[in-house]
Amino acid sequence: MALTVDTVADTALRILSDFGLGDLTMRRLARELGVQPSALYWHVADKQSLFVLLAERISAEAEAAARPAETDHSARILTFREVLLRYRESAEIVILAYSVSGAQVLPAGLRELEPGLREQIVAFVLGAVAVEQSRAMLARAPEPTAAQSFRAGLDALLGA
Amino acid sequence: MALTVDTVADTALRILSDFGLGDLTMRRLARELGVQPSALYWHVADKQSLFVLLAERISAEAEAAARPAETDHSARILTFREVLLRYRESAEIVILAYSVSGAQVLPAGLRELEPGLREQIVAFVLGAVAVEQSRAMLARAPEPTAAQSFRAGLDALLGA
DNA sequence: ACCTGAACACCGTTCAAGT
DNA sequence: ACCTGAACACCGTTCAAGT
Repeated sequence: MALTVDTVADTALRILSDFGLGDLTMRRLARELGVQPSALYWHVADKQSLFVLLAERISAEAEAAARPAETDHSARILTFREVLLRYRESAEIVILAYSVSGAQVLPAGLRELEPGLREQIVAFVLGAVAVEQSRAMLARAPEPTAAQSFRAGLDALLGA
Repeated sequence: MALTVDTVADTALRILSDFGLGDLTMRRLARELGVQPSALYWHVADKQSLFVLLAERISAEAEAAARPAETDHSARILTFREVLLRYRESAEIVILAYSVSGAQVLPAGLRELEPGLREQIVAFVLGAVAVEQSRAMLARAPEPTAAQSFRAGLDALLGA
């Protein structure tokens, strides 16, 4: 059956979480889908717009993972961080996608924030995750205090 | 005269600031230096270790730019942000280098901070600059409020 | 509408061999 | 010690042509 943009994005996300950004190439993606690389360009304009799709999916997952009981922003942001940490190098992708498309690539909990504060929180979350993921990629031991440090910074930014 | 690791790094930094990360390839770097690409590998182990050198130079520049009168951390961090903004995509490079080498790639003003707070500040600074630089790369208008928003977030983190 | 085949203009890295 | 030359195993993207 014919490829769809959804199967392309699903497969891309799987490569990302299993092998990382270095292995997420258009050629590799095509191979896993059993088509020629050029076939992908009928479904997505280029690699960058594929990244935007991936960022949207990751955000959607963060939204789905947020328990409805979580009424405060703090809990939702912590969930967003955890979902990001599931996908290697997702921070880099979301940075790009956020720059391209703005708040729409963020989970609802972050979209609602007043713009100035949102910008601060986005910088902090993506920066923190980017550093953590970069360390993980290099097979360096993760900072054991990363989660606590994140919480503390988040509280400071939220004025808690 | 023979190449040195310093001329390699200088030229790399010039390519980075003038043309961006996409143009900073080992082949292009070699071309500008008038040597074969393979010659570079006598001076640097690989591209990643070149990035660490670049991050160290950028931090050194931030240190040099900090006026000695600036006794508070806040002013030094603002200077670091400004120096980072001078080099396209420098945030990505410093994220990688900080993950590899830790605090030694940071300007002195940041190195002195107590580790938990330092980690928060680094995440915030690099995340904020990464988003700004990503927007600039896409030729999207910079957020006019970026500097104020950064200041506000920084004050919150520093408990000011 | 959807995909193939072939091409274009590139990459990072290694390593024998030269000087 | 420092560099060349040639190769290896890749990239993203375009576009005529096929079905």
